[in-house]
Amino acid sequence: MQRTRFGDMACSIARTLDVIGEPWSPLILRDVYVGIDRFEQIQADLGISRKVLAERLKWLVEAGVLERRQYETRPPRYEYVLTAKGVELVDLLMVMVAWGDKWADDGAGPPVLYRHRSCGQVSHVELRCAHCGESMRAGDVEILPGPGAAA
Amino acid sequence: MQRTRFGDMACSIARTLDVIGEPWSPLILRDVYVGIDRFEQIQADLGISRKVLAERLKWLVEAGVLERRQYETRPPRYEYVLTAKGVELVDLLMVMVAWGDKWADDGAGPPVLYRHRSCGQVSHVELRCAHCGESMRAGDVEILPGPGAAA
DNA sequence: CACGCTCAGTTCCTTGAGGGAACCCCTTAA
DNA sequence: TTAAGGGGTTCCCTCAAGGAACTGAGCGTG
Repeated sequence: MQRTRFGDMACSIARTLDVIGEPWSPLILRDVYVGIDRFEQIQADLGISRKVLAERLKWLVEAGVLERRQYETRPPRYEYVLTAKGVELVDLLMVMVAWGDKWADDGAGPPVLYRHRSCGQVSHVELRCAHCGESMRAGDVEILPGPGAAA
Repeated sequence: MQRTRFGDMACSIARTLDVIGEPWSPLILRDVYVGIDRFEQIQADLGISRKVLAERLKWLVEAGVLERRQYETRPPRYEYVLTAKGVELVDLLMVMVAWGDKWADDGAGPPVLYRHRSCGQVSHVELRCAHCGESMRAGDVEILPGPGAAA
C-alpha cells in the first residue's frame, strides 16, 4: 500500500502520527497501560493479527515508546512496558476517551470510568494552558510560525 | 486490506479512532482548522492522493466532524468547516502537538507556535481534571468498569 | 521419554486500501 | 475558441492487513 511516511513533515502532528498513527498502535498502548502487556494477552484482547501485532510492537520499541523486557528466564517470557516517552502518549489516549465518551457513546454509557486519585471523583481530562492554567482549546490560540517551520 | 472496524468495540479510544484513526484524517482536520479548507488546497498542502482525500472528506462529513458548505454558487465552490463535534477533536491535535514538540523534535525547534490569547504567552496544553482542576495524567487515575462495559 | 501445552513469534497466501496518474464536468477569463 | 482552475471520479498497480498454519523453546505430567 506504500503508505506515505509522516515523519519528515515539518509538523508535530504528523511526527506524532508517525509514531502512533498506524491502525492498532493506540489500542496496543492502551492495553499495555492497563496491564495487558504480553504478546498473547494483547493479541487475544484486541483480536489483532499476530503478524501485525509483532510489527507494531517492534516499531513502538524502536520508536522508544515501549520497552521489551524479559521478566522470566526459564522459560523466557517477555512483557512490554511504557517508557517515559510512552507514558506521555497516554495523555493522548485520555483525550480520546473524553471525546469518545461525549461524542461516540452508543447509549450504554462509558465503558470505562476514570477516578482521579487526588480528588477521588470520577472525572475526565480538560485542556489548560501550561502557562496560566486557564482553558486552552481550539479557539483560544493564535498560530504563529516557529523556528522549525519549513522554508 | 480489509481493515478491522473499531467502531463496535466497547472502548472509547477505539470509537474515537473509528472516526479519525485512518491515516491522514488528523492532518486533514488540522488543515481545515488552520484555514486550508478547500479540496485543492488540502490536496496540495498534504500531498495526499486525490482519491483518498475524497474518501476521507466524505467519511468525516458523514461522521459529523466536518460540514461541506457551498460558499459560492457560480462557479460552485465548496469549503469544509469543523462542526462542534469536530472542533473538540482539535483538542486531540493540540495534545499531539505538545507531545511531538517534546519528543519528536528534529532539532530545529517547533514548526508552529501557539499563543494563548487570554494570557498572551506562547504555550502548550496540559491535562487537568475537569472536576478539581489538578493535573490528571496516566498515573493519576484509577480505572473502573463503567455502565457501557462489555459482558 | 514421549506427548501435550503455553508463550512468542514467523511464514505464507489472499484481499483490498493507498498512491498516482489520467480523465471528467462545470464555469469563468482571454 | 481555447485555456485554466476547482472539485472531484476512474483506473491500474503495489504493498500492507487479515488470517491461518507453522516454528521453536521450555515446562509438566504419566
